[in-house]
Amino acid sequence: MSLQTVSRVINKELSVRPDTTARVQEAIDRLGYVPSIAAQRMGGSRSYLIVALNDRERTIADWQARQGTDWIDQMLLGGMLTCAEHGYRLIVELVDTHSDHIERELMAAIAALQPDGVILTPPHSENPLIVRLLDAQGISFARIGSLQDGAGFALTMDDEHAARIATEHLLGIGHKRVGFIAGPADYALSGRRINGWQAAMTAAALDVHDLLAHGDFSYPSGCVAAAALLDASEPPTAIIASNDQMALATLETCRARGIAVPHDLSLVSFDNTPVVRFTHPPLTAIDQPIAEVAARAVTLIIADLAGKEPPPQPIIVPATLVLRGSTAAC
Amino acid sequence: MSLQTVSRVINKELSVRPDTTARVQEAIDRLGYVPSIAAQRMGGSRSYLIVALNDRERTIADWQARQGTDWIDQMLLGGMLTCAEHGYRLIVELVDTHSDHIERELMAAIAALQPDGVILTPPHSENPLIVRLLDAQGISFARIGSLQDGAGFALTMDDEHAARIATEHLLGIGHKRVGFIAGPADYALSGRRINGWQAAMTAAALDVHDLLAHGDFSYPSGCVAAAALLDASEPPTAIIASNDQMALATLETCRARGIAVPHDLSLVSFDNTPVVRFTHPPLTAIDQPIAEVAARAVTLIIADLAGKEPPPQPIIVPATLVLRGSTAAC
DNA sequence: GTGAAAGCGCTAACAA
DNA sequence: TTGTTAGCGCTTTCAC
Repeated sequence: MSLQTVSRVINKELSVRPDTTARVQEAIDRLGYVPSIAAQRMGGSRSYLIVALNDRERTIADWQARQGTDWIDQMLLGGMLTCAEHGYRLIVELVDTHSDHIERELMAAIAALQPDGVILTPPHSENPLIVRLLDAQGISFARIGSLQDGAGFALTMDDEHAARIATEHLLGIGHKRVGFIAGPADYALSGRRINGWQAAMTAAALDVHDLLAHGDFSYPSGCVAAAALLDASEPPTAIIASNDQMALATLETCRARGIAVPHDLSLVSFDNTPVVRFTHPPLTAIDQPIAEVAARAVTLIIADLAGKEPPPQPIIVPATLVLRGSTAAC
Repeated sequence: MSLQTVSRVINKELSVRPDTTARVQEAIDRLGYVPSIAAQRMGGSRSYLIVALNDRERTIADWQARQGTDWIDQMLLGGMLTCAEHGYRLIVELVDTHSDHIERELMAAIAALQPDGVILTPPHSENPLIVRLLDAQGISFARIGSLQDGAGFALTMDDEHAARIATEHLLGIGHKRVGFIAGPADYALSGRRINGWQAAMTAAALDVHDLLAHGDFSYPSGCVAAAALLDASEPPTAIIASNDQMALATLETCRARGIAVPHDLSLVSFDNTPVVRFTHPPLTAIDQPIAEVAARAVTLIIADLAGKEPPPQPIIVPATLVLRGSTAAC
């Protein structure tokens, strides 16, 4: 029984007689043998590593702020567990979005780790430099939060739809002036959320004049944006914020001004991170199925590695609206 | 200029003439060359991988519950960034504490990844099976939340001290009957926190009869424990809960019974996860410097790998008390 | 101070 | 179906 036969059993090749497989497998189990992924990789096989690429600056800021943003946790929940089911491992890597050496950083990570796949998260998902590089390297990768087709698998939580259902919920309970606080322009999803809101407003024959403000996902920017909306000559009776921090900022701005939520103003948040259940009132929010999307991304990559045909794209895992106490009839 | 010289430069060996080093380095930078860690590992060098071992069940439960527990995030913040500074990578691994094949699981992870170091977190930190195995494998490892000496580096946030200062704070503002909700017995820190509370009470010549209840860190267990304390013939005027979920449960139990916090009952929490700032009132809490401890753990492991002398242990990074609105004079 | 040779644990390609 | 050979990209050891 040669070394090679063992290798074949481990790699589940079909060209081994069942009884040989059984004997080898028995020995493997008995000895608790597990192949070294470094050696497997060296032998020209997989590295069994998938890299999850996240924005360094924002991720670190979220961790330090300790505001309960659980994007990474949800990615790990969906991504890591799915990886484990297939004998893969997920490694979190942080790269600077705005650095002019993204290519360097990414190439370094790829050269060092030689991952079999990469998962891109916003705002990297539609970064042409990154997409081109990964494509050129022949690495299979998934783009979370992207609708563009092209190289890599596009997965989306359908931000436009999410913004639309949030808006429609508000319109449905009688609001006519629904304000919207957008996210930063370097996130493609920011534009899509604006579109969804605008589409719903337009479909209801409502004007959006003076109802759009821009933030950068930070709390302070949310304060500024909320103030801008509330200071308008004809202020909104409801506001949708593109993420929880800006929603929290809006809530606080209202509190400071004596505007009661939801009595005087309804508020809908995006992301549904843990804190929004603990505010007063708890916030109605768009819930992003991050774990599910990450799991799907891993599944797609592993299937691709196995030579399977990719499914039609983009893969859509729709966000849902969670109703809580921050919205009420106008 | 041979391949070997390049290897020497990469590994910062001293036996290379400065100008040769410079020439090689220049070429490396120009080409953006980065060595493959798989090949480095195969060559008999490091893997540049450090594994952070966490309890599977609890970690997944926390992720799914979406209650803002940011233990893993803080570990990544401290551990991953410190790793990155030294060219290492941190890989999160989940293993079942109560499984009878912990050894198998751990050995499999070690065989597959061949990490240079391992970071143990509660409740693994003092698991004799794991400690013995790691020691036998000659892997350098750190035990977070452990006071025992023995193999591996012990790091602690001094749970006893933390419980003591929490208790003393309450005693200092006039409380005499300070109840304590302990964590599960398989966490060594649970006992230490009890000790700290008891020590402070005893030092103040106060009785602890009927003032101790036990939970398992879960919300429901916190409800039961809080109820038990409040139902006592002589109920406490202040309660310290061993983690945030049990503190939240206590808060809710009080609310349901019409007990005003902090007017009728003062409440102190352990962990200081994000949600405790958003409750009403926000909770006074013991803050665990997890990021700092994780960073120290990584530093210790990497120094050990470099052959440096280990510092005296346990390494103590004290937790601190953050005052908020849930505590008031008796 | 630098180069050459051997080998790490595995797999792909080929031979039997 | 199984075994053999070569080589992945590095680092170690030893020679120069």
